[in-house]
Amino acid sequence: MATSLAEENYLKIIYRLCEGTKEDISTNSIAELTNNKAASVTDMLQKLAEKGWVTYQKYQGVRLTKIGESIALSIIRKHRLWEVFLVEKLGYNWDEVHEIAEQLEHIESETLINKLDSFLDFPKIDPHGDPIPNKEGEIPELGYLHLSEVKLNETCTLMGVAKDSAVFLQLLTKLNLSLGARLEVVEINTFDRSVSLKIAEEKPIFISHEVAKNILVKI
Amino acid sequence: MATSLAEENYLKIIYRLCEGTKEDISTNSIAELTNNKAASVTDMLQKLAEKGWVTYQKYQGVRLTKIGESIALSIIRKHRLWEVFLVEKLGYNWDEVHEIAEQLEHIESETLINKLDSFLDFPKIDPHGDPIPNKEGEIPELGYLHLSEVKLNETCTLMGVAKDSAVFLQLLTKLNLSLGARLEVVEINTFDRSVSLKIAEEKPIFISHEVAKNILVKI
DNA sequence: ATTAATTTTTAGTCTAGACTAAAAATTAAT
DNA sequence: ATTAATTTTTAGTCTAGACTAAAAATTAAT
Repeated sequence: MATSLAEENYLKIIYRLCEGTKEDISTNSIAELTNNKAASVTDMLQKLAEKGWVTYQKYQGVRLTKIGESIALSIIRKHRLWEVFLVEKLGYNWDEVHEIAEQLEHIESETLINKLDSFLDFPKIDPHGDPIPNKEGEIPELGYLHLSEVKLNETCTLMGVAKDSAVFLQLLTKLNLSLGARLEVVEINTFDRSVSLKIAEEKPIFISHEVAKNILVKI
Repeated sequence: MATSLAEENYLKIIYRLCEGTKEDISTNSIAELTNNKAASVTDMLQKLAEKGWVTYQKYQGVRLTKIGESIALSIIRKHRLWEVFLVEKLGYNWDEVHEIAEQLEHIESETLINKLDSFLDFPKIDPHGDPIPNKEGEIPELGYLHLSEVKLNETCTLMGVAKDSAVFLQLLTKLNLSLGARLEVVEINTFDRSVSLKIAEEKPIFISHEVAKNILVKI
């Protein structure tokens, strides 16, 4: 069944909210991310339920069905592959590609995305370290930790980010934090959980808990 | 001013109809190419005139303004550059790319299309031999003739096609007619204006006037 | 120069996907 | 256990862009 642009955006956002929780998703949380009003969301949820892409109980929240999830994953696959293309082939920076990929992810052609995948040499992660689902919608499990969970004096490698916003990515770039960087946690302040880091053997830099939470690392 | 998808498709089609005629364009001819009814076209023409992209006089037809033309040319530029990408980089055949490019041509990003242009090494023509407008909307004048205009016993080179439909392109492929082929007109039948051609030194092939009209050549 | 045929426009309708305001249900607070 | 606060849904509206049927204008035919 064909999916409209609006439907695809809802499914994508519901998927994002479902990740990391077993709870059903609230109307308001969807409204916030789609920048729509709650009433509009209710409307759309009823349509999506009708089409069999979500299970929805009035007042009780929403979940993706198997089919809904596979549609969401195919959009995420397209989004992330296009991001790789934009960075690897066209020379964009990692903070510049999100908005363009938001458009490209809706291009509809099975062959196109598979040819693109092959052209890019079947990448496993996008420029932000996020895993790229394969044709079957399977996501490689990467087992990353949030930098905020790393213990004092431990060393880890920066593998990805949990947030794609341009301002956040530009901050990381300014701090010289890029994929692959070796990080040593040299201080954790109990007061605000802010963190001091050594990158390679440079002098320490200082980041807030908020930033540390959005950095993904491997020990 | 922002352009909707529907508006872009109208402007593109009006541009195509304006080419090759000094006359104003009729509502019906637009309706035919957009696959809409005449009444819907009238509606849209009034909106486009309102925005200053066409000049429109009730019952008297329509023309693009300078601004309308530059919007149309930027869409055509995007369409043709994406076609080059699909064929050169992803390995599509020339008869497979039209529909996908119809989607990609609406992606909105000035930087994207210029980076793509550079990635493709600033191609001058698309896979069908059509010229690619530059950033300023200028189209290189190629001065091609229709094969149907070539005189008996003259030899020419196949430079492009005047029609992108998959069935037409597949026919050419089957006849071994591809860009760059050397063609000699060995017979023109006065009855139906059908043409016999020698490709290189092979034995002659036979094509209808309809086909000859849609093949572009250089003497 | 009328009349007939054709083309184009107007008037009114429909659908997707948004909205606001008010009603209904759920959850939190006493 | 009620009441208050919050969340969600319903009812009704709006806009873009399509449609049909009928009216108006233009063009073609006698």
